[in-house]
Amino acid sequence: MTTPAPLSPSDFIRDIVAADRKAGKYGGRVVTRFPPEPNGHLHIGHAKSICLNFGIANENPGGICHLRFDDTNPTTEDPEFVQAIQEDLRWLGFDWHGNMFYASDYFEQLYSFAITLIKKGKAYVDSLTADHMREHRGTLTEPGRNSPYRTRAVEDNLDLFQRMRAGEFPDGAHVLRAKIDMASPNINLRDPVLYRIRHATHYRTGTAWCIYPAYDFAHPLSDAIEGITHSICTLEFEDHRPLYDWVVAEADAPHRPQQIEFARLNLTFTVMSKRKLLELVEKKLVAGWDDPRLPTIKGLRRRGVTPEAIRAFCEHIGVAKRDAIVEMQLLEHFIREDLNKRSPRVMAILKPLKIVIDNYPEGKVEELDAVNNPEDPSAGTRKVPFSRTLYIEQDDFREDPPKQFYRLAPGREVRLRYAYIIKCVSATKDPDSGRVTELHCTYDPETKSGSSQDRRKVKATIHWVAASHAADAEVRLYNPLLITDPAKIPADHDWTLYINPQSLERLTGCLVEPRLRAAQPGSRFQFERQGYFCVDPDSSAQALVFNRTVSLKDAWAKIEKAQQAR
RNA sequence: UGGGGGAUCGUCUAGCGGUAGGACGCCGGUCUUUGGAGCCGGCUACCUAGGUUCGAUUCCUAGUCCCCCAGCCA
Repeated sequence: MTTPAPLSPSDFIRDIVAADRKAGKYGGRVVTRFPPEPNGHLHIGHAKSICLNFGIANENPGGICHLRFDDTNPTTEDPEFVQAIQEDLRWLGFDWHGNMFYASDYFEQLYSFAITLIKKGKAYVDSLTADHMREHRGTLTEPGRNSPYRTRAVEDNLDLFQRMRAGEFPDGAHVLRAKIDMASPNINLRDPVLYRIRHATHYRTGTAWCIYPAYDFAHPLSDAIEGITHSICTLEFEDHRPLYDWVVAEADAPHRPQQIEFARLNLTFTVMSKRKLLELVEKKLVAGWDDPRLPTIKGLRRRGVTPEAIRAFCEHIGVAKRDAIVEMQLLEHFIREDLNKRSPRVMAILKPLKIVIDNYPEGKVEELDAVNNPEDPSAGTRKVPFSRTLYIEQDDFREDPPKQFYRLAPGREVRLRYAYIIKCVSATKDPDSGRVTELHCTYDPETKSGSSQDRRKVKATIHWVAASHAADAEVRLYNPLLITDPAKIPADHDWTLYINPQSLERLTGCLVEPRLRAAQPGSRFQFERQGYFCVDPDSSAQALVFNRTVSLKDAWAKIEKAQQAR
């Protein structure tokens, strides 16, 4: 029932993989990898990469996808993230089948590869300061200049590199560099740094090392060590590919993986960079990594988004090489599509307006039958209490109804969902503010929902809750995090100024169906006519808290907006 | 003005010499005890200019625009 329609995605990467298998490249094996650095939490952009890498592995017989922590920078990494990343991956529904690795496990092998390079005269120890090295690098249009240390003898390089490892030098005193071409038009090939000295404690290797391999060295060789066949990464690494190939070839690696690049995911009205997400969390502009406004996996999860929806989204956005910004509405579409099928319906009043059914007996309570999910008959029905005093949504009444407004207004009739047709007789107003505080209505006993005499039709059906039985709740509404697309923010502006001040709206005094008192954190519902909501972890039986995952599509809002535009 | 990439509906994305398809969105309609969902229909696209060809989004040439690269980050 909740299994999404089987998809057979196709894209240029899968085409390459298929062609390679057909050609017998790598003996027909397919080994991919997802290589997060444990310095932050996963977000939906990672999910795209995860779905791609695990997806390709799953689609090919014998294919596997490794989880590898790319932990080569001791100053930014934390075991907390190693745990969190695994959790998020499992929650998303992916399994690495025990193939979990750490680049830090390869430090010794990586060191040997470096020795190989030095012995071949393909790497040297440079003693230029970082500033001087930058000066020697040249610019985009001018070639770089060789470092005076570039011609050091192999023996000297070997000796120095061993002493770097032994901890004889302070941070920054020396680096190991590849000896490629300082005049290369590709700046990545101008003798890139392979190892740097960092007297720092690594979360896994402790103080065993004080030199750490750089990405351009560690990544290709880690791939080679693991027998990765297709090393899929994002576009910004495209001009690192010649270096990737150089490292694997010159280090005499036992296996040569191929790097393939694709465009990362961008979404409108939110931020996706690790740096910006970290900034939001650190500056406390959001409540934490799991703030439901964030596109992090933890945020989406807390908001009530399902892994199925995320996967369906990732499979539908496709994989290509052009930069793209996907509209948030597309994500919302897949969230609604999934939630529509699985969410029990329930009635909840966000902004209550009291109504009294004058001709309904005082003290009487009827238990009415309500359908739990029209999309899923097996979800059955439930009883909802009905009584003389009810609450409806403030938005469902207009004293002076505009054109096309079918809901309640003085003299107008409307159906109460699963109950009776009522007619608004009068509205009581606060004499000072002029605000409507209470409605008096009458009901037609002949129109009880489901009864045989019930033949009348009215234009609208609204939801309600019985005053005597409703549970009090807090409801958190989420709106776009940014007031614009991230791409439209000028580079010289402080992007945090573009955060939507209304990104979080907390509503208290909301009234929900009594059965919701027993709802467990994480459980999801559709509040009829409003949207999909889930129980927040902050919630308790005494103080219910719901998060709006996504609203239902609202045809009236659209009409009203169009009317106002006129 | 170096190098590497990329340009197809508003947004993603297919197309691989035979005359543009899908999804979201949008606009209508239908249905409806959720103005939800469903169902039906419609809308809008090949960056430009030349060339090759019976025929070009696909090939060639020349442009234009966008993205990435000058960390001892990844």
